[in-house]
Amino acid sequence: MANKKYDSDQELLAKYAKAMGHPARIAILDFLATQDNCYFGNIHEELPISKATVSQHLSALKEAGLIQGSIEAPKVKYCINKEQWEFARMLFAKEFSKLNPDKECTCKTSK
Amino acid sequence: MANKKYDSDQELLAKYAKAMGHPARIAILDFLATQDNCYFGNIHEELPISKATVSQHLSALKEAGLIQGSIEAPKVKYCINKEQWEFARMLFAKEFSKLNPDKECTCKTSK
DNA sequence: AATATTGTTCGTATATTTGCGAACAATAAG
DNA sequence: CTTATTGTTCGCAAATATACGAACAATATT
Repeated sequence: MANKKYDSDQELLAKYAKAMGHPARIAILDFLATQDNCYFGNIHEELPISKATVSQHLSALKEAGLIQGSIEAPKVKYCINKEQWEFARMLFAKEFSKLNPDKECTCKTSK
Repeated sequence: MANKKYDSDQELLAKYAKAMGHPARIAILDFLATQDNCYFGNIHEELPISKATVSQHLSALKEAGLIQGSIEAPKVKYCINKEQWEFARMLFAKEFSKLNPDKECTCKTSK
């Protein structure tokens, strides 16, 4: 145990970022954040991939905590997990605010 | 060409998220955002991984555009790419603001 | 020129990710 | 009970990602 090589904030932020690191999963989050009919079928028909793959992406997002799912009859309804969504939002905002606007960043990309 | 299955904003956000999807790369970004001595050696001694692996992670971040590097003598200096950093910050903020605070998210995580 | 310092690249091994069709599970409807 | 609907899981293949040591490259120093 206590096998941590990195800060837990770094681990957490990386976990959220990793979950968001695929365009299909971003598209799913966009859909869940803005639509009302968020059954699996509605999500699937928005995406250019098979239902097996959609299901996998949904699992990844659920695993990361960004979304939740519940069974309704033969359908499955998904939605954003608000608490974790706000927490992730805060972590990303915090990360990006670490760079002082006055800091010199004068490297030139070599290649 | 025009092989786009997803919005370019979704692709871009996913690209940044993917680059941030590893704790070592978050640690590197943290370091570059807050420290002044950002030579490869300084970065390497902060991380519990080999220099070959550090170099790979730096390449990934550079590839995504979040950082830049320049050669100074036998040393190599890295820094945040401010423009893209701010752009990424904006994309993430935009993404997280898509969820209306009043939206119902009443799914219960089944398992 | 020989050596030391600093990083990158190569080669390789292993693990994870992505994607799909087919099979399966669970409930609803007939 | 049988069938239809809706998703998940399984099994597999191909592509990427992660990690490291060793070799290499480039410059600084002696």
